[in-house]
Amino acid sequence: MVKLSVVGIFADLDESAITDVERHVNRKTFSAGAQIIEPESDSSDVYLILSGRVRIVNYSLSGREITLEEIGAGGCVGQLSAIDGEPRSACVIAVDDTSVGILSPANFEKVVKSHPSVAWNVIGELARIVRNSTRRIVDVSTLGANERVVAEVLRRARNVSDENGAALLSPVPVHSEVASRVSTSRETVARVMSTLGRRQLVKKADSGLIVPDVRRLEEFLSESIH
Amino acid sequence: MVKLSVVGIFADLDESAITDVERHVNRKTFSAGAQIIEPESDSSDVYLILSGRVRIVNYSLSGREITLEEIGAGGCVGQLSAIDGEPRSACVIAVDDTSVGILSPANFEKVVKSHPSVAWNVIGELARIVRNSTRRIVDVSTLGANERVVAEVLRRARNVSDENGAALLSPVPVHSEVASRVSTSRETVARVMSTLGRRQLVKKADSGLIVPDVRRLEEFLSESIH
DNA sequence: GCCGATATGTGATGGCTGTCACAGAGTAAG
DNA sequence: CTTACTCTGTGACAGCCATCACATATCGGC
Repeated sequence: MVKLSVVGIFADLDESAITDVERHVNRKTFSAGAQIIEPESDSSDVYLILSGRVRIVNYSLSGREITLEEIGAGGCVGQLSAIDGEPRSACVIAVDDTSVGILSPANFEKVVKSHPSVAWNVIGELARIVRNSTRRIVDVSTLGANERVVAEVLRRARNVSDENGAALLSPVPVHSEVASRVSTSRETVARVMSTLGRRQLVKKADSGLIVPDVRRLEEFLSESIH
Repeated sequence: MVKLSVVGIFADLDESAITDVERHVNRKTFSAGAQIIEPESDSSDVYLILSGRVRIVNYSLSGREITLEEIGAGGCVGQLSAIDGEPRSACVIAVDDTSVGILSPANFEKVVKSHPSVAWNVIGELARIVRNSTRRIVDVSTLGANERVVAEVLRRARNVSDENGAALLSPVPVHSEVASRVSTSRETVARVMSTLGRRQLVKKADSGLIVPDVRRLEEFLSESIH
């Protein structure tokens, strides 16, 4: 059984505090593809991701899927409702098989208020989300769809680039997923990927998608913005 | 001199705690239009808005202006950098004459960590920002520019609608400001406003912009989305 | 009440990109 | 090997809207 201390916001708690929290947590597992939180549900529980991976998505009326975030072990989801009591605004689905710890809003509040370090970590986590969101708002307001796709590839490449400035995205990103993360259509992603391939800015291998030179990709992006 | 207790995150502090915080705060005033925080500056101070009004904006390379938020007395800006130490990502300008209290990042952290109520209020404030941001991301990903303008008018009208379902937006919203808040061009806002006027969904008066029937505006929006 | 600055209204146009359509290409299971 | 997937690639096209270019209108200050 995974220990609660893997959860980022509890990182600084000592043994006894952790076991104390543990007492209020219910565990549950979801298999890949399962829905963990459906929107409109009136629960406000906080879900602590102990293992696996989840995705926060929002389906628009027109059926378009918008990926807001993807969170792995150690993260937590569903805080917003626990904090402000408002209804859930998005749904959370398990990408992989996922085990979670569930904390009621009242207990969440109690833990946060009684452990300054937890409060500070929650604040840090929210700050990270705010930064991401505003970056995305700026992106979508200033870049065209094509550029957003390149920017997304670039971001992923930067996260894993080695000392030579090369990067391997593994596994190969699925076009429709990228599309849902940068608010465009699957076809646009396919076309951009084609272009990048033709210009040798990316290369497909069975190990994944190779970005031979992150710097050159940066240049390509900035000159296509003009 | 305005008391620090007007600041939302300090709302639950008692007298002695407030005066304690006061000791670490520097006051400063800015006249309308002045820049309070410029991006790239390496300060990480938190600004407590004691009176007046500020706007958080982001200028893209292409010169487009993106309004991220507008905050009045009692709010605070600049927390993100104080929390995560990253550089500022946007700039803050005074809309009206504004007086602020300035708190260093170290003192901000100390206050948050030593007063659970402050921590909880900061968390609540960040949650509000996250909710707003995700709504905006969804809007911009699913609605067309025209619809976003209508949606913005609708939001403002809802905030001030009376029991008859009418609302008065006063003063009349400036088109270029609306444009900057919904990521579109000033011209598009003008055209949409024209249409709304022609359909009697809004009416201009010198007291402000009148929305005679918020419900009808809602219907108009949902049928134009189709 | 006059003037410069700021805000608004509207046509014309061109580029981007979402959508539809369909043809390959992997891939997993039987 | 075949079948039934899901994932990719690409052409054609039409609609939306940002941009440019003016004409007007309105406002704030002197």
